[in-house]
Amino acid sequence: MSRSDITRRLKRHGVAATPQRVEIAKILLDRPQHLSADQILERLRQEGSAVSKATVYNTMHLFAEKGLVREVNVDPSRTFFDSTTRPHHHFFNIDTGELSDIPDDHVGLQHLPLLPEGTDLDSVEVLVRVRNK
Amino acid sequence: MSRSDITRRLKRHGVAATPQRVEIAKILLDRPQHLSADQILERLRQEGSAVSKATVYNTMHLFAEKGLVREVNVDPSRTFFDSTTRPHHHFFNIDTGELSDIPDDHVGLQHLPLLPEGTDLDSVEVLVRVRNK
DNA sequence: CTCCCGGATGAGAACGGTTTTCGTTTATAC
DNA sequence: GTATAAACGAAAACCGTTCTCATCCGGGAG
Repeated sequence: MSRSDITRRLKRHGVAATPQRVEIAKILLDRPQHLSADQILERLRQEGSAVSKATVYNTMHLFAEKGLVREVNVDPSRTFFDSTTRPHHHFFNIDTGELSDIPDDHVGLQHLPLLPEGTDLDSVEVLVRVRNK
Repeated sequence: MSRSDITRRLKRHGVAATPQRVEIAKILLDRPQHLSADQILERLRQEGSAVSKATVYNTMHLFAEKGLVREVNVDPSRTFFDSTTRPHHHFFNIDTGELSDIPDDHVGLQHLPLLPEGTDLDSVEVLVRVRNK
């Protein structure tokens, strides 16, 4: 994805395309993946970028708010940021800590349960925990 | 649940029934509920108990390992301990932070997805996020 | 082109839930 | 009763995340 594609995409979501945000977006939004803040920071460093930790967190929260990424809370030790924003489900490997998408979206609920009194639906997520053979 | 019922239950799961563990079990295992470590500590204090934070965490990990409780990771800010150990699903109210069981266990998957290469199934969890109307 | 202003950035401190450390206490074995 | 191990707990350490606040930057006004 070219820099100008990214810039356009950020703007379309109401996000000003600063150099740091474009660098982060280039890494995370490039393809379907799940990265923690540290992993993003690590990749930035690999490319010689000096974006700060504070900016990575600020940016991820902004992206999440604007619908460019989703936060995934599966591993209690860290938050993953998911570049796929449409509803989908996950595998979580409890041995490796790896998170991956469940490819076939036929995976759905048989019935949607009756929601608790006074609440509206936000999202439905299926998590399939697996371990190494 | 009486003290001796609890003692018996702990022993059945291979857990030595120390006074502190029995006190914690009395609070959490009494009925289906989801409590954080702080909430357990708070209730202990209400009853005049002086069990330490370290022991609450040690005990919860031991209970989880021995199948007396399940850890639920939904709220990135804290771990909930669930006294219901059979497979079931959850509502999470993103406004209040409350976690509750989905009562009707007809909620299941239409298909179990093909697991990633080299992995075995551990568990399947459905999380329905709701917000206040 | 320059000035101004508000948003963005970043270094480091603060925060808070969880884990670890390690000395003391308690239970168990003999 | 003594030895040995397990459990407990106070406090420090840990670590991912958030906050603070001084500085930087960029776009619009003039």
